[in-house]
Amino acid sequence: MSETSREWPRPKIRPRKAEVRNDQIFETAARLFYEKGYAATSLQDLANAVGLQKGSLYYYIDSKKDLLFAVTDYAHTFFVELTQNAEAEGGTPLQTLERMLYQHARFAAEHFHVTAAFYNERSALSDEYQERIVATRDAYEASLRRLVRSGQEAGEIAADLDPRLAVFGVLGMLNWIHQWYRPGGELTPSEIAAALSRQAVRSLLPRTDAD
Amino acid sequence: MSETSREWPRPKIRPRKAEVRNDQIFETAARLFYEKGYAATSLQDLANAVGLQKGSLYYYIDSKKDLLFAVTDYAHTFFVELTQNAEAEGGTPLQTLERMLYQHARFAAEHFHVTAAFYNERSALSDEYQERIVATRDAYEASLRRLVRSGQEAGEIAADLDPRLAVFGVLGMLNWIHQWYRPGGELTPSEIAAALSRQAVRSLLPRTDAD
DNA sequence: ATGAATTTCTGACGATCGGTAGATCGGACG
DNA sequence: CGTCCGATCTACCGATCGTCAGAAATTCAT
Repeated sequence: MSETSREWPRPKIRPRKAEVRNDQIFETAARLFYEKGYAATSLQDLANAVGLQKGSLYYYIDSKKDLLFAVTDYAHTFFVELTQNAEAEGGTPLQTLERMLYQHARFAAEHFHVTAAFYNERSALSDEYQERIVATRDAYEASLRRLVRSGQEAGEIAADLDPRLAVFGVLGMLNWIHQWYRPGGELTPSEIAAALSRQAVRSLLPRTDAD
Repeated sequence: MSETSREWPRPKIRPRKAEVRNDQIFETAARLFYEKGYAATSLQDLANAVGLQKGSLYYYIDSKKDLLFAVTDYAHTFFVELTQNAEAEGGTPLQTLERMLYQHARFAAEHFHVTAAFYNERSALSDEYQERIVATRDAYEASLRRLVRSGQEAGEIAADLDPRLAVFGVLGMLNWIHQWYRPGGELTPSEIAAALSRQAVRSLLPRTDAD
């Protein structure tokens, strides 16, 4: 369905240091932040999980906050690029919309640890970074709303929908994935993304028969 | 649209003690848990917010955990009763479904502080209580899935939908409300609930024209 | 085998946390 | 006026937190 799906490099918490440990710490931190929340996850927990002493973590990280930043920024970067590539590839507004929602949903499933932290732990980040995240989120939502309005003008999308509410609705469908998705189930992230983005689009279509 | 909407009494953190302070502490705690998360909210924060000394809080509460329990249980009780009243009032499966989603959405908007804590801070609760919450959630989702299947058999709902995924989708639309709703906006919780439950139902309808 | 570089451990620090005990305040009531 | 009691404050405890400096261990090229 989409070939815009390359793999994202792990953010380097500290460049040039042991890559394996770096990745392990990043992924374990994301998982713990997801399971217990950022504030409730102690560096002792993280050290135990990766098999290091608490102090040894500081060879790889600068602070606990920077660790959350690394996790959060992984999702942040995704949404920045998704917004930038929004209008590419052409097609009708509805087709463009479904393409974006599909990519969004697939990322949300494949990286549900990161996505959960991105949405739940924003308040623990620095004020400046919070503002950047909010700006990115607003730009992303605005581009979705623009597509909804274009679709309404083209008659592809139900005219009686409030674009703001409708976008919140479809975003909720996708951003809820991390609450229930677990790898190893019957469906792959791609299949889930295809089904949910299709259902989301369905919620926007005009009714063809009487109500 | 629904007259099942009575007001819910504040849970008594400690009965017979000054009600005003009780309510104030409950609501402030819910707001702080929502804003900063349970673990990141110190009793000092709460004491400052209500204008008391930290130690004085223990005249009203038994522990910090019990405070989260009180907040969480407010939402938990709602879902228990919503599940129990699911099949009442009659109507087609789709009508019953929309009625439940409407009530769900309205609660999510009116009590978005509580709802956010209910979904985000589950891991901070005792294991036994977590199990009760999960059981309630599963029963609720099962009753929604049952309605979707009945609707599919009756031809009201698109037959090609996976009931599990479809229910997760509509629940996401509603449970995402606390991320964007703020009181004082243009729309009331009732209006938001009406629009979103309608959009959710739309996402389930069979397409009448070709695809 | 040697030495440098990388990785990990030890042990401590100041701060903050949830929680407790006892003193204090002020109004109600006899 | 004295007593009582609900409500609040003050002061403190032990535990845990994130962080750091420096030593120890390990790895690796030469």
